[in-house]
Amino acid sequence: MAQVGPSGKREREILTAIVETFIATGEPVGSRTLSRASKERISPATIRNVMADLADAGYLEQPHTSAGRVPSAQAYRYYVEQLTGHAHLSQADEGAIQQYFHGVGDVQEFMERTSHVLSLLSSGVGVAVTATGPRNALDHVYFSRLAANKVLAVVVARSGLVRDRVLRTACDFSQLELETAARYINENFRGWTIDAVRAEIDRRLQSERSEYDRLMQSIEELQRSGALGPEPAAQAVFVEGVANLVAGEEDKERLRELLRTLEEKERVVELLAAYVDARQEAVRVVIGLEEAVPQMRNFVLIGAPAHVGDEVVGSLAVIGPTRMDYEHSITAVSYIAQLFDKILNEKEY
Amino acid sequence: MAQVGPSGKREREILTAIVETFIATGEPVGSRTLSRASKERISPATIRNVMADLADAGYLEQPHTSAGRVPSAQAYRYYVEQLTGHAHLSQADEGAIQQYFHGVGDVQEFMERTSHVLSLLSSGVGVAVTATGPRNALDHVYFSRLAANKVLAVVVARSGLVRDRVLRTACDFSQLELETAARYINENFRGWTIDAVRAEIDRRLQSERSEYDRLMQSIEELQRSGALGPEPAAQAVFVEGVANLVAGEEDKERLRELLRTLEEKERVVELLAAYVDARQEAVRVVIGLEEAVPQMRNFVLIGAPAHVGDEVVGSLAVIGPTRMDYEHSITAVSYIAQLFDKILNEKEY
DNA sequence: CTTGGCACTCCGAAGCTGGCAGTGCCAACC
DNA sequence: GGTTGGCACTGCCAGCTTCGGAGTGCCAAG
Repeated sequence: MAQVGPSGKREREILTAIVETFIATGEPVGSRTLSRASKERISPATIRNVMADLADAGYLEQPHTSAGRVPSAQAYRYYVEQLTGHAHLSQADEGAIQQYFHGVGDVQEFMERTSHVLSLLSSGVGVAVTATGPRNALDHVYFSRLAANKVLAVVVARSGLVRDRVLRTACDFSQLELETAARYINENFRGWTIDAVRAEIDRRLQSERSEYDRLMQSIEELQRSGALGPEPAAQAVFVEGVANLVAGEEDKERLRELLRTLEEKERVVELLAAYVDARQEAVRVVIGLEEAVPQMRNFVLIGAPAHVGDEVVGSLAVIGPTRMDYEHSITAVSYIAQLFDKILNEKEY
Repeated sequence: MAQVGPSGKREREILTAIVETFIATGEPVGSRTLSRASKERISPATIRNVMADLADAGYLEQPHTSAGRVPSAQAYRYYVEQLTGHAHLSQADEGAIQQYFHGVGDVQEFMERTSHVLSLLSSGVGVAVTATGPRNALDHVYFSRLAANKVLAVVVARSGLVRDRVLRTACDFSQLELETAARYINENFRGWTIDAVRAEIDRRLQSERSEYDRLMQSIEELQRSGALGPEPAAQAVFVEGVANLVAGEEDKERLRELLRTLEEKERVVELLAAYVDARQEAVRVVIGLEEAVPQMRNFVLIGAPAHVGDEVVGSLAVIGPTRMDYEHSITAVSYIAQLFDKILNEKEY
């Protein structure tokens, strides 16, 4: 288990207060400020003693002698852990969000709005990505000939994710061949995961060569052209709210690096993949992203997977400065993650 | 015709020189600097006289007395007009671009890469949007039942544009009904513009009520749910390179507004719609975007429509600060606009 | 028309200063 | 021992002043 924070009760209270006022004001917090803010009158001197202990324990840092104290990453971790977790969004927020997602049936569209809403509710960027395909269950595919050696492939997953792409194929399929191939896949593999489909196609190609010959070969060719393969880089990635970052960053060069990184979709996908655990539902808070992405020193990720039924359709997150309203952002991420299932899961086949 | 610039030859030379050095250095340019830079030795005093005239004519502005001169919007307009237009990208650039688009057959993907490449080649953001549907010719549609009252509609345009969306329909169509409807549309309307299809459906619904009854009604319902309708807001919009703007903007609030605006896709679509003329091929340079979008004072749009065959598939643009390498950006936009047709137009039905 | 000269303007960088917020330590108090 | 007031010390920052440089406008001479 992660650390539990400082031992004494007063130490914990003061640490929490420091984190909160620093988040609110953005300036190093001094003993006097704290003393005045606290209900029970504690003198600045006492607080100074406690602060010295906290600094020794690694919870506080001072920009220089004779400035206030600033919470360290460790302090933020303690602070987040210590949050009740029972907070709820305000009625107004919940209503607004519900409103915003009203009538959306499309997973992609849902993702897009998710990133937007998150950027509005937090002081960071809202991020949403669709799940990497292979583990998703297939609903059906559709192929159609566009031109010579050009095929439109539409893959529909059980979860409702739709992905269309234009393939360039080595051989020039007729519309009829394509329909046959699609029918074969749909009749044989509905409900399989895409990975399994691929593997099975390979297997059948090996063993039943004689019988299916022509058909299987076209299917294999289609697959090789990428019919089933939204490879990682091709996932849909939605990032919104970069404007929020401008306020919090005074260093221009850093801001630029930051924006550049957020535009590289692969990086964003990686980040979410590394930190958001698809198998469990919980909201994950990661403080200190500099290990994964050096440009993101002093940044925080609050992420959760998005489920529809048992299928993982993607993940969503807020990425923002350490100085943000954690409680609000966490509840927002959590609430929207649950909305995915609530709104999109209407499978009544 | 637009203005032709100052009358005298020397005036024009000096104006051009001022614009160029200002673009290069970013600082108000003074008479001495110019004098030293010019090949024919002209004394600073002479230049000062000319500059005074140019200032009177509205080509130059001075931030304050005793600073150098800064080109006005009018000066930039003259400068752009005056560019030969015969410039070409370097071999290296052309090669790199070709490389970058290699193997792309998908219009959307092409658009996405376009925005990326433009952001790399210019000091502004690269923008690409797919064309508003109605005027595009239909290739075919595909409908498929996802769940109760939920239909997947895929619309493929002649140009290669593919658009999929999930519809929520009032009545619960069976797969068979959907296939029938799709077949009807494909057999009757292939090659029509989407607008025309809509109108014709309405007409037939009125007149041939007796015969087609059930079928036409389902088609009408599908259409009402948005089957054919990528309405303006739903266009695909790609904006990349916002990081480029950080360097050029020192005012934080303005930068923030700017980023916010660029994230509102409708605004971007509007902007391109207002300034890029789909009917002609030319690259359009608009200096001074503040009329359309107040936040974009001192910004410039360099845009062109993207054609595939006779179809307009969208438009692309660079949006950046007035202080940018016009020649390079213009040739880049122009070159990529032509690539659309070259790479995507392989219609051999 | 061009040029050198000259007085004038204004910005911005550099250096200085005082005040303020905050710390650490100590001695006293409960 | 925990708590408190006092006090000396530190370092930053904001405001002021100063000064030099870059640039202009105008004028008179070539």
